[in-house]
Amino acid sequence: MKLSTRSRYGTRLMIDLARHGLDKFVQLKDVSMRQGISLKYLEQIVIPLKRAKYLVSARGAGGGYKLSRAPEAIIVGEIVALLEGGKNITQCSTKPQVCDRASSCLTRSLWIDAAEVLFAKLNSVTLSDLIENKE
Amino acid sequence: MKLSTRSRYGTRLMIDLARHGLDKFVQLKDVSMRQGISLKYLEQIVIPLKRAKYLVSARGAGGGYKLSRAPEAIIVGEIVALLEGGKNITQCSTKPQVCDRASSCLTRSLWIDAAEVLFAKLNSVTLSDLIENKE
DNA sequence: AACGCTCCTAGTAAAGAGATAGGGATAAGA
DNA sequence: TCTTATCCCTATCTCTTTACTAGGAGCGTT
Repeated sequence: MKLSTRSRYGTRLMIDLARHGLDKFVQLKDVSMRQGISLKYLEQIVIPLKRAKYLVSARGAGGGYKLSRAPEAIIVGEIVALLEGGKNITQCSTKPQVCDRASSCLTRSLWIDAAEVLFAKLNSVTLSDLIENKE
Repeated sequence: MKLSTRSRYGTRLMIDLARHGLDKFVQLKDVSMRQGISLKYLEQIVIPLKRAKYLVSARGAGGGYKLSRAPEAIIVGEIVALLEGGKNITQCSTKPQVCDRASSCLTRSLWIDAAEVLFAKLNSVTLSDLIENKE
């Protein structure tokens, strides 16, 4: 039950852009150096974030990435859900068919509720909250 | 960020014992058949539960396992924490030394707080709550 | 035209998850 | 006392996922 590096690095990437690229495009190379995360790995993590429109890119020399909106308007829980691949902590939450006991399972709804409070917490925090260090 | 089968099967094992073995010892073989979990796998999962004194065993023919106390007194969150190996969702929560940025990390305390609300939820539920289907 | 950056597709090594396998210790019952 | 049923312990094994690394094509600025 551990958070993957993808969502942790992705959150740090977003914070980095919020701090250094509100007005201009920031190169992943610079994020890589500042955050100590390999450039090639960052390039992969950035793809879903771009597709989901959390950030915009510019190609070519002088290009890079920046947030698509204000840090106040970016919910950390959504970044995590995007990079973790969902808001559940068990497969059976959204796909009951993976377990033929799902319908009578006494534990399933607890796993669903637990995931809900977890993401409720993460959804209560924005990028700017993290930067200002107030959750 | 998925719960392992160990903690999910472990919780189902505990529920099974609560339902069938309040007064007598129940054989893992029977739990295995009822729950559809391999006997050999159950034997592994049961070890930490026994060591942590959540259940007691009897060896030899007619032996088996039963809960060490009433289902009302067994917190699901503790079972999960035991079988998941802790109450954190990141390594850096309890071992900041795994990341040399931990001291200045803007995200670390959020991962800690998120794990806390998650386990607060799991800790609010007992085995008997699950059986009576009221969380 | 050259350079710097994003973008796309593979590949790969290590770790962890999820078991399976074999056999020893112990105790009840015939 | 012998047999059988059960817990108990250690080892192994396969599969998937994670966490990267690698190479190069596309695009746009200078």
